Amino acid sequence: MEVRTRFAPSPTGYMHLGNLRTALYTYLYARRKGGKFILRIEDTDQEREVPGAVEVIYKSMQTAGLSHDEGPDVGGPCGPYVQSQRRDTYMPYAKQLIESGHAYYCFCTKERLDEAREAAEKRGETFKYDKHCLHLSKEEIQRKLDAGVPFVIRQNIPTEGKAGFDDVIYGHVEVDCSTLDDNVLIKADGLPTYNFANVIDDHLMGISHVMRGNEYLSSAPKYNLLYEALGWTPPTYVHLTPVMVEAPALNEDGTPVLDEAGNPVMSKRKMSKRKGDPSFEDLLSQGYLTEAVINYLVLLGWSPRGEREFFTLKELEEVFDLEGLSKSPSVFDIQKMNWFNTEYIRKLSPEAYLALATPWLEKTLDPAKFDFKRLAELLQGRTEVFNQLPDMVRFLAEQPDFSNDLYLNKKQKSTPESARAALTAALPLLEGIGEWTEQELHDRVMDAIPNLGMKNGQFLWPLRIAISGQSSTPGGAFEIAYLLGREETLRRLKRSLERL
RNA sequence: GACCUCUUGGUCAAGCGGUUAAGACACCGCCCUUUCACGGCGGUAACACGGGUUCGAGUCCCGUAGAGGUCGCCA
Repeated sequence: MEVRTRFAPSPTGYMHLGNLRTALYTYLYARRKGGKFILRIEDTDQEREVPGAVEVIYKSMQTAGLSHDEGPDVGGPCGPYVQSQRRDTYMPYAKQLIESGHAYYCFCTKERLDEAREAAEKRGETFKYDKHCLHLSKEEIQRKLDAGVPFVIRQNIPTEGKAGFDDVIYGHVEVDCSTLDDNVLIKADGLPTYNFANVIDDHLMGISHVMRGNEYLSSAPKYNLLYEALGWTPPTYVHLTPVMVEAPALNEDGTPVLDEAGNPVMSKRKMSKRKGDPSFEDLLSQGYLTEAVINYLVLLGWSPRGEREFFTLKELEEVFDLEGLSKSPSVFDIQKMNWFNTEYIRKLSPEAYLALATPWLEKTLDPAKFDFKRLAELLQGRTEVFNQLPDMVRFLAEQPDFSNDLYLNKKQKSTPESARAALTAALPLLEGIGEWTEQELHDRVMDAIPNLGMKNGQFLWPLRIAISGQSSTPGGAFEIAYLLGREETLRRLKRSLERL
């Protein structure tokens, strides 16, 4: 049987990382099996419509390289692929279910339901619809329908017996029907709920493997009941674990929970854009590379069962499988994400790196005054995330104030006193350099150091401090001196010497 | 609270009845070195707990605990 998978987001205006990972797995499985990957937009909640949100989905998928074979924008044999444009397809199935007794009209008002819910809560019970409208007579129903009383259609769950389904990751899952609620299938506005639409559309679109977040694990038995009632074969289910994040636990008023020692208590929760966790778009705009995000994400909840951890999307299409999928939630670790990003940045060609780095460098440096090309060469091996660049090069634009303690370095045998000697000797030496290149700086200085009776570190360490003002810089004394230029280097050197 | 699910180092994870329980990130140390980084070498660190089954259990079963999910005319 042909593998057909689908990614079915609801348009929220951003792609969160859990969703992106679901899309990735869904895409990869279809590709691996030579099947079809379908994009379907689940926008049956009219109240939550976000303008432009569908475009965000297209754009994110395209950026990530997850091309779909069928979807609203590319068409296909099972369209339309936007649920709000399919509103007429659902009702006939709902009516069929009413005929067969698997569903029924419900005219209960929101007020009645809210009251019942509240009452249940007061009793400490779980609210379950009481099937009040199931017992309406045919005549009564017709009368209300004719009178235009608003209605919904509910699934009629058996009061006893068991309902279950099989999941690739979790195996067989089964629950007592008595614990299940009679969900709304068709809303008062005539549109289906997710609970209904997913079943109808997945079947009509010939979806073979339903891969989705495991927040649907508890409702999946109900969906299987629907498949049975309609006489359809359920798809293969693959419920994916959520992507978690570790963050300070919050009290109800939003303040952090503290332990006895007054330290914030950490806890894990699902990653959520609304709680400030980054979306895919956020990561990209911070200077993460798409390939790095994809590579990190695919390994967060899936293992290739080998030592290898670098994969391109193409390579993943060859090796991805369902067996490597994890059963337990995984915590998004920004440190490992950064490591992947660092590695991918290193693999960039110097030209590509320069192009990506330039806008970030321009935030603090005037491109007319600095050799960006050389700077980029020095920076490429030390860039974790591009947004760190402006701070890393700020010292070139303006020397920071620094303490003379920086001259103290045991390993280099440098002290403020030895630094004074080194810098005093350095000044005329640098002033005498004709051609201000790294090579020339290097040769002239290295020649001179032994004659001064100094170790390399004794001379070079203070020189770099004197002209940079920082203990750590992207490059050594010669590189920094070259980047700053003769005039600025000498100016900084004199000034630092005066302050020593 | 009820129901469902999960549980190997700080994090991602391999393991699918017999292993000195991989590997990666992070952390620490040493080496290299004109800083930082890179690189090389080494190190700390885990089967939640209690019962079974078995010659033998991280691997199977049952409890307990902890964590996550669901309980909407949201998806």
